[in-house]
Amino acid sequence: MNDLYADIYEIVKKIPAGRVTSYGAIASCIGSRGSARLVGWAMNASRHLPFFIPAHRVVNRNGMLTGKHHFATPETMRELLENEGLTVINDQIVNFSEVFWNPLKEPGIEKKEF
DNA sequence: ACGTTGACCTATA
DNA sequence: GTATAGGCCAACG
Repeated sequence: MNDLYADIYEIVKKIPAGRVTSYGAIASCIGSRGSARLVGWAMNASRHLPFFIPAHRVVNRNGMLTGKHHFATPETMRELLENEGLTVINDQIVNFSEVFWNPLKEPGIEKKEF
């Protein structure tokens, strides 16, 4: 595992329950602004990791569950999000702006660049 | 090694 | 406001 993936996992693991973030925010945290796709690949690889990664709390900028199809079952992501108090309708998070968790705004996050 | 794809984002029209 | 184009890095065939 590279440090890049480690940073991604560190940030994702720090996401509080009932909150969601976007790939771009994480990508910005690690310094690669346009490398949001790397976060997606990291999430896909997170399944193979021994520890649990709340990848269901990571959605795209639109708040749409684009990666639900990559979970064990497409319903897994929605179930997990609803279990944390979030509302998901038609693969879309309701009140996304309110439940959005910005890692750049949170202290204790290793910010590479701005 | 080259071309394509992918859980995306930003910019311009 | 939506639609289209370009870019980014890594993995797969």
